[in-house]
Amino acid sequence: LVSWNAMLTAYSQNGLLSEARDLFDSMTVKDPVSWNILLTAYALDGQMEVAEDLFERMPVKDAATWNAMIGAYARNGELRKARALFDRMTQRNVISWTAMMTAYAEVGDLKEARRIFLEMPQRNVVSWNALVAAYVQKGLPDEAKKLFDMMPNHDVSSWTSMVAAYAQHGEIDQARALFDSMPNRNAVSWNTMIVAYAEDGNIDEAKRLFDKSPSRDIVSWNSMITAYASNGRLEEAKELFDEMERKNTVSWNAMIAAYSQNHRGRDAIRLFRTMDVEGVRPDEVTFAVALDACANLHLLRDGKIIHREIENKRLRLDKSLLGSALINLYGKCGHLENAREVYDSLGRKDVVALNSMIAAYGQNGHVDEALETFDSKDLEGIRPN
RNA sequence: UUUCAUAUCUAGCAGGC
Repeated sequence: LVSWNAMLTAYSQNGLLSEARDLFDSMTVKDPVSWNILLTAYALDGQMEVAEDLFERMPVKDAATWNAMIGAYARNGELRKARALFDRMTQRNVISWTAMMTAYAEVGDLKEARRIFLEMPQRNVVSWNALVAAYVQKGLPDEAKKLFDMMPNHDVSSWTSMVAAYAQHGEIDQARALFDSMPNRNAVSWNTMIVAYAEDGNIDEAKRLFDKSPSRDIVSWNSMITAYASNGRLEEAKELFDEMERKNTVSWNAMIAAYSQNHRGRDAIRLFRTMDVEGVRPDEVTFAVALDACANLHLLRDGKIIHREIENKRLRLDKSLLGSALINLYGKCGHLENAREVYDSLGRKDVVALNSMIAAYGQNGHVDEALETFDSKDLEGIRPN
């Protein structure tokens, strides 16, 4: 049974949800762990209804089951549901408390998150990290640092997230000082610092760290490609891309985006087309980047071909960026009927799709339709941003 | 083998500078 569960985990963690489901259904003996694995996989995939259904149908629930559900609600900002489960739970442990605290942090209620933290019977380094993160998320890096200093134990994540917090608030020197004082660093720590310099415009220092890093991984390479590209240093980006011995889909996406953002849409499409040849699997982002390249250059024909490929692959347009990428493409190309058709085909529209549609009308001088679309927001239940 | 936090790479609209 443990091996079966291990297989289930492997499928789930590699995004092979339907394979996981088939395996689960074929299992004659299941324990709560099997159920928990599948429940979590659905929750992380955003299929909360399925996760809830599994939760209800489980013959035996353990603490991990409850925690998984609370955590899923927390991540989705469903505070009330998280709280309801938490209150019903009899076997609460430090994980439940931390998940509950995150639920409050997620909806921006720092006071309550803090109260939960003080109330919890025990805390571990994860609970502390979660609280620090809540302060960082609220834009309070100095408060976060005070907590960081009060923590009884730090792990690499605690250190690295503090470095990232400073960097995100433009305090690059603080970030570096903290980075230099870390007792040990992993690949994420190094990459965090590399990206911090890159986003600060100090590409050469980023490259120095990249060269010096003992834990250079694919993310480091991808980060440097983006760093060069966003500073217009396309040739250096391409050199790194070609030098990479192992690339992943993100590497390709980054390089395609690099071309697109530097007004080399045709090269972007050309690179996109070589992915097939090299046997790399495009993902949603790949298509979105390619569509963006088409939109910027008004390459309607290429865009339509990609649109067809997306439909053939049965990629979902809603609940993803592809719908709005297509609306944007058609809008920029002046094909409002196509844009509208995509928009209408979206089951659930989000604020970005709505904005894309408004922009499409606006860019083509159709003010009335733009306003009309804006007014439909209430009907669609969208809060404008 | 499963549950909580956390930190690093690519992507869509709008807005700001």
